[in-house]
Amino acid sequence: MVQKKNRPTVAAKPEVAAGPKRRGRPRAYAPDVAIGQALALFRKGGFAATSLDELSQVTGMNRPSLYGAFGDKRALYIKSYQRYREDYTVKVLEIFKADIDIRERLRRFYDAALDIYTTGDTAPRGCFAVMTVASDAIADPEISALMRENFVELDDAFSWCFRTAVTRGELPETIDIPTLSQLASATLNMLSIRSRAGVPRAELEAFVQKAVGLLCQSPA
Amino acid sequence: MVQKKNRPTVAAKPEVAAGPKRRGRPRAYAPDVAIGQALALFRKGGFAATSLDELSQVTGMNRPSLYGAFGDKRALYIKSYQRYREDYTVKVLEIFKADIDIRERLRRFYDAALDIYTTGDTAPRGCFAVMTVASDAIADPEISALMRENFVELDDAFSWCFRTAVTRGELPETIDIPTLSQLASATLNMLSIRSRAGVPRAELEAFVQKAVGLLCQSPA
DNA sequence: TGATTTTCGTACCGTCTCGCATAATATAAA
DNA sequence: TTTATATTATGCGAGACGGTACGAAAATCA
Repeated sequence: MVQKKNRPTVAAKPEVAAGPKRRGRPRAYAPDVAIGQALALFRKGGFAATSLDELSQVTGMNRPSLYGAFGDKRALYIKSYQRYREDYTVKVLEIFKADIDIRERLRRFYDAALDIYTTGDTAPRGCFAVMTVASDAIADPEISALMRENFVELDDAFSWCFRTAVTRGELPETIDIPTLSQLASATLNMLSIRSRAGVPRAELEAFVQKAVGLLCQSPA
Repeated sequence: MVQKKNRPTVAAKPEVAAGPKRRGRPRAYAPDVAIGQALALFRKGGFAATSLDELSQVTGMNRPSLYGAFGDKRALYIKSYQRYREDYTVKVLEIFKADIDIRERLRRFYDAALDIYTTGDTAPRGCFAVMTVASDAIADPEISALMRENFVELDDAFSWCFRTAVTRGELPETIDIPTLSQLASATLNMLSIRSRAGVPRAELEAFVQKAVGLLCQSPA
């Protein structure tokens, strides 16, 4: 189902953080960088299809180091997810700070999402949370709870957008904020899935343009 | 990540189809039944996390029989997907035949989807197509094309619903059918993901109720 | 310099993976 | 009964899997 023949002989850069002089042999890797590389690999194939050998290769860490630094595969997966979440949270907060109207805000939101979803060295990767839910990893109660949390947070983010729009007088007070927010989340899910399925970004952007118009039209 | 210790000692029922007297030893399984069982297992864990041993157990077929009947794991996966598609197509066509208005039709559509998404011996399974896209299987060009096809077909189904509604005078001719259809597909994706993540069906049904109202309101 | 601490890197364990070779079994046809 | 056919059942094999034991290496500290 997936080729595993490459041997890139990657070597992670040594730690840059000038610190309080750690005692033993210095690490040959930067934990942050390694997590980022692991995340990229997990986003490609998901939990089950990603082997420790591959993770070892892309991070440049050998398996024992990987284990010592992050724990087992599951722990590394969760840490990767947390990194993913932190990364896009930064982008979302940026969009929240901007002084723009609801339509522009939603457009930027979806554009930022498409930036994330369409990255990938070979093909678009979609949303890590959606991938996780759609995998066997969802059988794990802790991971399952994490994912539900993620979706609620997303709904809340959209709710904030719509609420702010009402406050600013851009939308009437009669709008159904919870439903609109979940519909906005649904749109995000759809973008994630279709981008990963190979639908061209331009096509998805065109849809976003029209969908935002529909979501932001005043109710009759 | 997933337990694999059960040994149910399942035995598939022998072929019932009275036919033209096949020549050799009769099959101990019904291919249709076996595919259904394989589908159920694939829907649980996805492609990578589902082993041939497990498939062998749930179908009651030993691995060589499995291989002889359906080909390798990938072929069996594709056949399972086709079965999945046929199963829900039957339900969709039934909803299409009914003489009902757009809101009721969409509600039934989503209810039928939730029936599928929430089935599963231990937990809800979500949508098989979404699972496939979110897995490493999407790297396979044939499977990838199959999935895009699936999404277009879904959009078309919703388009038919909205077009019919306009014809029946339930919605104005000014509505944006393509966008509404994709938004309806997005809602379906969201239901798939959240059901698999463990969000209670009642909660999702409440959302459907309101979402249908929003999708079917006349544009201002 | 020598002791201590931390990490690296090789090599390995037991298990599971997919796929298949081979033989036994059960039916229909001759 | 014999032959041909089609399936079942056992089980092997080469490799990949997640995880770890152990000693070498590289730094600080005394």
